[in-house]
Amino acid sequence: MSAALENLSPLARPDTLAQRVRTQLKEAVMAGRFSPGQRLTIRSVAGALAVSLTPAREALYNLASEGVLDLRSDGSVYVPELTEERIIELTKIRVALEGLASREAVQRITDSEITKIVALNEAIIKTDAEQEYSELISLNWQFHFSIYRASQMDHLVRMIESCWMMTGSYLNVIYPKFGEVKEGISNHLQIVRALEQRDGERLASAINMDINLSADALLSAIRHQAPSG
Amino acid sequence: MSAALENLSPLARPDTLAQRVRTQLKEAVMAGRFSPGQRLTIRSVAGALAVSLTPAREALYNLASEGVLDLRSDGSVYVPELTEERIIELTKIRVALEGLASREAVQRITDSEITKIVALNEAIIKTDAEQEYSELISLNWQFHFSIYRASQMDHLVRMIESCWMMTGSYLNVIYPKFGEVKEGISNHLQIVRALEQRDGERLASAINMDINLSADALLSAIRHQAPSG
DNA sequence: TCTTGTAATGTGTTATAACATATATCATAA
DNA sequence: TTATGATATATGTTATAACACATTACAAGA
Repeated sequence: MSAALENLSPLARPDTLAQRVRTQLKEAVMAGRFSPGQRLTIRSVAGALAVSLTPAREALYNLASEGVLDLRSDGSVYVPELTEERIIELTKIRVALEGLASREAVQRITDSEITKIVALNEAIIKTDAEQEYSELISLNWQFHFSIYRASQMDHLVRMIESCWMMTGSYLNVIYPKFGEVKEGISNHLQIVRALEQRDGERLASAINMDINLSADALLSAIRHQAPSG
Repeated sequence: MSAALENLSPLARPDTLAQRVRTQLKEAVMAGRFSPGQRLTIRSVAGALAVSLTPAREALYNLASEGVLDLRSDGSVYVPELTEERIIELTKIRVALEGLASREAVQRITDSEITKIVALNEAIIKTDAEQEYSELISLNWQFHFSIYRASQMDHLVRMIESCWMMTGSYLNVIYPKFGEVKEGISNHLQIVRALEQRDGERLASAINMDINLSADALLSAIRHQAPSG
């Protein structure tokens, strides 16, 4: 066998068109670039991204099955509406799932993983001071999911991701006017502390506070901006 | 306006081919008619059900996104393997989600809904005595989801359905040799009692017992039948 | 003006063909 | 026999066309 071939790594394949469409749509939804209730037809998506119906359709239905988009019984797909009931339900689900992930994570997380999470938190504090909100959202995602992944429960992490994607479309509404960041930072510090002590209950409780804090911000923002019943 | 037309109800539309393929595949998986690890190619499914690639592909990927089937990074779809870790993880998730649904359900469930659930439980006891296991599985599903739907949390119910579908493929392995049915009946009685008292904690606890009972049965069955690992 | 029926358009669904890649088969040469 | 390379087959991906149904636009008639 020829030498030096073990150093080569398998070629990274480009994503399929369907995956790229999915990514585009997801980012657009999560960035709030669509209006709530807007209809997304297969042909309009296909036309906008210059692909055929097949990958557009697959991406739309995939996101619908994850709850990021709404699928009506007649097959048409909509950008979900932001309602109080929806937020309240998702908040309760998140508390249950992320609480479970927390309790499992403390039993399996390694010291080096905790080190990385602490570093992420410091980056969050710095980015928050600089008001780089899109970067802040990304770091916050990494911070939380580094913890959840430590649970080593793949299905659970995937379900939590679904919840985040469902609420994610409204985060951008909140963050620029996020007055409660100081409480958010305090919650994160509690999270880090609970991790270091490997105290599952304290961790779950701190994450519970974090979830409810952002839910409250979301709810008050909705009540002020869109008083349409 | 012509009279007597108000009595007519809208025509029920037949499912799309993709939906029918999905149903067929789901039922086959949940009935254990595929071997774990078996590969399901788009063309083989399309050929077996005499449809084109399009609906077969959509059904396969839809089930994969729900976790009923495994999707590899290269696009191929497999019947998931039954592992202890998988069962343990899903059991923990189910306890969290179905516990939440229980606590919410007692706050919203109506007396007539409880009446129907009691009737379902009596049907279960009768069907169990007659050893009609496929009917038993169906009734058990209705029993539990009548409770969960009372929570009026659509997303939560959908997530619980996903969990049931993921574990459902192995239920048929268990039921015929289900020795612990008496405990199951006892659990169901506790569930009904907690419902009637509208005691969320007792209900969650009873459902927790029920989930762990079937998980234990599943685990012991696996350990005995398939010591390959 | 209002209603009704027809045409045009839009949309989801499905089948088919073509393409690129992966896997398997097999013949040839060492 | 074994290894190599070419061929054939299988498979996922994508584009396109055709179909059925729904909605809209519009014109003809009451």
